[in-house]
Amino acid sequence: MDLQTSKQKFIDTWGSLGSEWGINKSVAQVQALLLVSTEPVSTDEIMEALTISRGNANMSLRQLLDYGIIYKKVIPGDRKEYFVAEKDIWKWAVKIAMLRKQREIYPVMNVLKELKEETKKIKTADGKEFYKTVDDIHVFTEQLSNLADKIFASNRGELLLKLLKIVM
Amino acid sequence: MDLQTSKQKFIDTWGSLGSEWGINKSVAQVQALLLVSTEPVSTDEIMEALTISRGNANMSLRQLLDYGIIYKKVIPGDRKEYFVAEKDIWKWAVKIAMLRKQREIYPVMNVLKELKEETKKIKTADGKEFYKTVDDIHVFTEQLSNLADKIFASNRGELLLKLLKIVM
DNA sequence: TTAAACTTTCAATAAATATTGAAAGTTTAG
DNA sequence: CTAAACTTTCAATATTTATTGAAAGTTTAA
Repeated sequence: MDLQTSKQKFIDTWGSLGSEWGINKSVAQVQALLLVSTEPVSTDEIMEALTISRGNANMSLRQLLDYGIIYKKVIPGDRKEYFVAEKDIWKWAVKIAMLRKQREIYPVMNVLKELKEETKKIKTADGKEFYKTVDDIHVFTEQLSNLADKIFASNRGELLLKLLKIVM
Repeated sequence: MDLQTSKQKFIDTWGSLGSEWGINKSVAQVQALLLVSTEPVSTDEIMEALTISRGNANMSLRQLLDYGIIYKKVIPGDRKEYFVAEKDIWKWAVKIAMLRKQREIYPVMNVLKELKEETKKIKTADGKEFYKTVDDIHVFTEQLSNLADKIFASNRGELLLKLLKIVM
């Protein structure tokens, strides 16, 4: 199998994984393409490599820029915009995780908090049980969230390894 | 706000969160409904509470049973099947995490391994760079996967707290 | 048996989500 | 300026994914 085919396999796999986890397939594929490109890539090259439209390419790029996991790259004497991926996996994994936590988990945790306040004073067995269920989930989520913050606040993976040693 | 309304809010929130993370909305809502129900719930009651069809209710229930995060409950003298949720959040969170890891992450890790083998011997700069990119992701994924295994292998959250203390 | 009670299946349909592509907008070189 | 080069937007369309509901299948009580 030649390198080009391997790269394509990587892009496809990455796209499928994204889909399964609620990340748009094109967005994941564009990131994958940039990850395996040695040179900065233009919108037109992306369109051709992934056979997607200009609109799709543009929107995917904007989302990745918004995530902060790809960068614009100016090539002197060329008016086109070029893009490169953040290659440090630790950096982009942290960014994606934090952003999703912020955008998707945090609002849910807030609802859980609200629900606890709303039902705190209910004295029925049913009400108490509901409070407990919500509280359990809230506490659990907060613990995981804190753990994620701590792990990701540390630089690179040394901490991860340290943790592994402790746990094993 | 009354308890019923709070429960509904919980169910809706849970459904949205599920959608964002690639879990079918109905499936998430059925779990939420069972989580906030004091008594075992029948298919007909689920259909009515969530205004979903029999087919949808049945499929959602099967998936949750398959996940192992809800149980069938026989009520003596009644031919209907009733269902209850696993209320221990630690247990069901672990099951979902492990299942998704197994079904979605593991195959990707295998592709990464394959890609490494396929490109190991390529001597070009481009080939070496691709190998490194894939290897980085593979190694990172394996570390996270191991950490997750270790955390989830421990009972309940004590370990989580222990880790937090070490890290803080 | 058998018929009522209940569960499962799955083709048809609806709903949600992603993608296109052409028009509008913007920037820059001359 | 202004026209070419490039980027962005977004209504229309296509694709994917979820849901329905009625028919088929299964179980059980009598």
